[in-house]
Amino acid sequence: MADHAHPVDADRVARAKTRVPSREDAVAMAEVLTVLADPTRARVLHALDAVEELCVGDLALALDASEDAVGYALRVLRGAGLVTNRKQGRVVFYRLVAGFPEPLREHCLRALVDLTRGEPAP
Amino acid sequence: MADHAHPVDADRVARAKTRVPSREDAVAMAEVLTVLADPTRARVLHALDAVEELCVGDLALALDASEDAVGYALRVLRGAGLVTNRKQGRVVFYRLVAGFPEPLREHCLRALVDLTRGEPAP
DNA sequence: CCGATACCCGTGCGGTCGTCCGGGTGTAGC
DNA sequence: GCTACACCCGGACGACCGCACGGGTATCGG
Repeated sequence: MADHAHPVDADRVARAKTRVPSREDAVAMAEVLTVLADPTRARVLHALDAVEELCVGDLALALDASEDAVGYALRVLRGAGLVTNRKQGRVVFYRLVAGFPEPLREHCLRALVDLTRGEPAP
Repeated sequence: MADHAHPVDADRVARAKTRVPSREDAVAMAEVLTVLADPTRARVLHALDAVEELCVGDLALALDASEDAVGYALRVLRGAGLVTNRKQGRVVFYRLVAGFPEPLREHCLRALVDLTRGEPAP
């Protein structure tokens, strides 16, 4: 793969090799992050984190987004196992899954908001 | 946008509206996450987090990836302001930017690895 | 000074993602 | 039963992304 035959710093390369996650793990990680890396999905998660249960229509109202966009976002989130739906009559209520990964809620939702607000990144 | 005229639970909608990040903030957040949501870029960041300085060729060796792929990843990371390059002779060394967001390093890198390992997500 | 090295950059292609549109399913009210 | 409603689903379109390729630049060894 790599073109040059002589590593510049073999020691560091070896050390890095042992600490870098495998490609499969990296792919799995990327899949999780990809789910969060979408404005609609992220806002859906924030809304559900705030009020813990909402139906599709109300969710669209709260986000000021089309019902289709919200529906698709919920489908993806459900596929990733992050939300559950409860059907009451003809209305479907969504909420964060019971064992919603705390690190995600804590950091990737809350902390990341402050991050994007506070640091323009030079 | 929303099709139905009558919110099912107006109170919750109102509460959610105040807590959901604005669309611009959500987009900014998504952009940051999108940078991390790629196997190659994530592994590059991990490698640099481990040994703090590597040239492009050695990085390709450590990740067992093509030099082009690594070069592109570094280009994107540099564009996002997450890595810096130091040119010494004809070799270019990369490292995490000085004020690398600690939340990212702490959680989105380290914690997320454990998360993807430990939970298959039902 | 000349060739090789290490890397950058612009371009193009295949694949994937997000959204919109039409039609369908099941429920509630008359 | 029949209409209206809330939502789901499939396909289709447009946009974007990641990577490979070719050509270019600066540097070192001889």
